[in-house]
Amino acid sequence: MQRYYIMKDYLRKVISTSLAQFDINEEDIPEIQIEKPNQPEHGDAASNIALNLASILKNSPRKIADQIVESLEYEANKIDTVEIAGPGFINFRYAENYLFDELNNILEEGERFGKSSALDGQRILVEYVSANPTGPLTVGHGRNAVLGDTIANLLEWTGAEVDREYYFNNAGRQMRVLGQSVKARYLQELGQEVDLPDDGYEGEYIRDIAKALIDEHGEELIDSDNITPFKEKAEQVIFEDIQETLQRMDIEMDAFFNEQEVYDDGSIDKVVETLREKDLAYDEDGATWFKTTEFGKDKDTVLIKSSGEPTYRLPDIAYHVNKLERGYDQCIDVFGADHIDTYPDVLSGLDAMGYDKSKVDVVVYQFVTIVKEGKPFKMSTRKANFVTLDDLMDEVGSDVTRFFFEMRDPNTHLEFDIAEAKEAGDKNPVFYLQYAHARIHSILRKVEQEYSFDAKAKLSLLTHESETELMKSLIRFPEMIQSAARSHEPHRLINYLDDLASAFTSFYHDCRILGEEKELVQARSALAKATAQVLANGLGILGISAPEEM
RNA sequence: GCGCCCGUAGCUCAACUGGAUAGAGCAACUCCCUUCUAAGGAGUAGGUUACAGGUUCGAGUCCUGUCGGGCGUGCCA
Repeated sequence: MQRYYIMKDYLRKVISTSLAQFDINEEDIPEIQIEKPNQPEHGDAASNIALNLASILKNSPRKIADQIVESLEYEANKIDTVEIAGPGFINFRYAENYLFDELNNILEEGERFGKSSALDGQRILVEYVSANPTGPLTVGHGRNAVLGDTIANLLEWTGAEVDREYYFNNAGRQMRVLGQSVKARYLQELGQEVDLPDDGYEGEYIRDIAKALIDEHGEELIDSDNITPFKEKAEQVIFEDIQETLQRMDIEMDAFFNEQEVYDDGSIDKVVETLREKDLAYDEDGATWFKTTEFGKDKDTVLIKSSGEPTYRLPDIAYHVNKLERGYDQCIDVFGADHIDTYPDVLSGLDAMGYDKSKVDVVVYQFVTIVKEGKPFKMSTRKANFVTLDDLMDEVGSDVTRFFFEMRDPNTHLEFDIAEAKEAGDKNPVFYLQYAHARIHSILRKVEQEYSFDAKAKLSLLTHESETELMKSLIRFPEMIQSAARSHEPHRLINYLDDLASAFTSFYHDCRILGEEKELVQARSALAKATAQVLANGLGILGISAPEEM
């Protein structure tokens, strides 16, 4: 018999069975939604199915609810009561035994608790960071990196096989300007009076790269017209720097994909060829255009400039073809709002070439504003007045950095207040979670010193309201992971963990552990231990440490 | 001009993707440390969910329009 670790799934199944009594086509049956009601008097879970069926069955919601409930077959050790309330909601209350069973389950599953098989067999590619090696990662890249990494973690926890990929471009204009900037600094360091190129990179790191070149080559590059050595050195140094920064946040990519590959293997040419065959590409003014107007855009788009150089859209399309050809069931791209206009072209390109564009999913995140001393801080990589990710982590550490990037809906602007993030106390929500975890371990250490247990904990002693609430919060963990994974919204997990920590804190204040009857100590210790486990698992997904002492 | 995103408490944000009485954290005010970590807790106050219509049993959430903010609208990436 299958176990239903997620109560929602169980209730959905139970209701679905009962719906067989109605004479409706399968495809007309609305999705069975199970929710956690806001009001505690509405029970632990509720379904609006009767309301949604009302118009289809042409009957009153309450009557439909009556019929559903009457024929509802459920296990008494899972569900205690079923009630119809309000306009026709069906409200369920969990049985105590169910909570105890689940608590045991959490302790048995341990660090695996929360994993599910919802996406079993799915191969998913998450592409993120994808910053070109022109400078240190900025806070904007930070949001990208953390979102991508956390979404990848969430997908893994729901059973998917995930690859993490970093796409970059080390050719083209940007890199040329970078090389020229390094060369200018190199010459300056050697005493020549030269200016940075227009639009050159002004950051201090350019000078460092120039100095490294002097250490290695002395003056031997001084007369060279070739900027390649400057470009290559810059790329190498900057990439090392980027990797170090990512490692600080515990981010490790599975692969780095060089845009050059889709030039070298001819896939770019193939894209253009195919589009031409389908009459979706044409030549004009010496350039090659993609008929994006066919896909609802105002203008057609240049694929190959009159200089013969492709625009970024073309390799982007080829790269996505490449991903799909590798057999991924889903490709997730994480990128900032400034790229919002480019991905419809990529999707159109895929579509035109006969690929299933619904396999590509884009997580767009809005910009990050750094607030320093109460004032917003405007940034630009080229002008070098940015706050780098490293700067940020030097100030607040990796845990806080990750947390702040994860705590908000990706689709809203994020205000990162350095002062607030640095505050080690009240204002800083990440400490609230870590503190709850540390506090539990502190108690458990004392319990271990003072008691020895041989029997299984008698969980039925957990009857206090705070204990019940804590258990109910704990068992929601797996479904919260699924919800965060499905929506690609890590902040949902944060909101949940915050609720959980707050439920624990109530328990902590209402129910002492140390000094109570031995059996009660044991039962409450089990509950505390399960809470620490869920907090640790959740923080682990977020890439945030769960210290046992603070 | 056009396209995308956003507008919720004084501030920063939630609200399980259309559900029942919109919730937290800061900030403010009143309390609580001989008690397992007070980096905490209990409470008070704070709202016409920008505005105006519409869709339906039901709207912060969906559609239309208006206003305000961000981003884009390159033969830049």
